[in-house]
Amino acid sequence: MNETKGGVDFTLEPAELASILIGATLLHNDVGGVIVETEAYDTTDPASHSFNGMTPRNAVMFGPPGHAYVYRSYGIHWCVNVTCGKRAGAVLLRAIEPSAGIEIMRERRGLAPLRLLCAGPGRLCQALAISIAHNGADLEKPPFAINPRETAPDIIVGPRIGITKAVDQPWRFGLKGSRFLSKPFPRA
DNA sequence: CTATTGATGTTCT
DNA sequence: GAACATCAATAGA
Repeated sequence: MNETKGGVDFTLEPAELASILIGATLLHNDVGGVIVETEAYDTTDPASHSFNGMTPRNAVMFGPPGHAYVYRSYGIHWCVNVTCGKRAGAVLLRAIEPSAGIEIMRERRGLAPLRLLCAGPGRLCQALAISIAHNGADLEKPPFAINPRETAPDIIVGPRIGITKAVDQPWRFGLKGSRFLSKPFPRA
């Protein structure tokens, strides 16, 4: 509704928010860029961390929308979600197109080529210095900011990556033609 | 380009 | 003890 004044409506359900976030700008301490890839995780989705109810790890998902749910992936990486919807929904941020603080991100990522700076949930968190310390943080307040897109881009949809349940659900969203995706989308 | 595999630590059963 | 919303390096086409 009121998509005025630099606000994204985080009460939208995950699939809708995931689509709307494509083209929005994510910043952490003025470092970041344009979101080009997301995935939706609904509370009714067996692949969602919230599917089996609240645990210490996923408690943030059951809190207010618009906050960061950060978890450790494969023991090595961080992944960040935006909580959303009426109950325990989330949108996984998978890739951004670097536009602000590129030199800082390049140092954090160890001289990675521009195209791979933020192409993937683990890489994105490393480049933006997001960690468990930010779990539960309000993404609408400093040091974070999410600015809505101004015009709707062409969006491509496909199955999600790296999951073993509900693998056929088309809940991965990407900016069509972007060179900064974590993986190509199947042909459309 | 695709496919495969090892590294790594936390969470949950 | 098993599973895991990943990455980087490697080999091959």
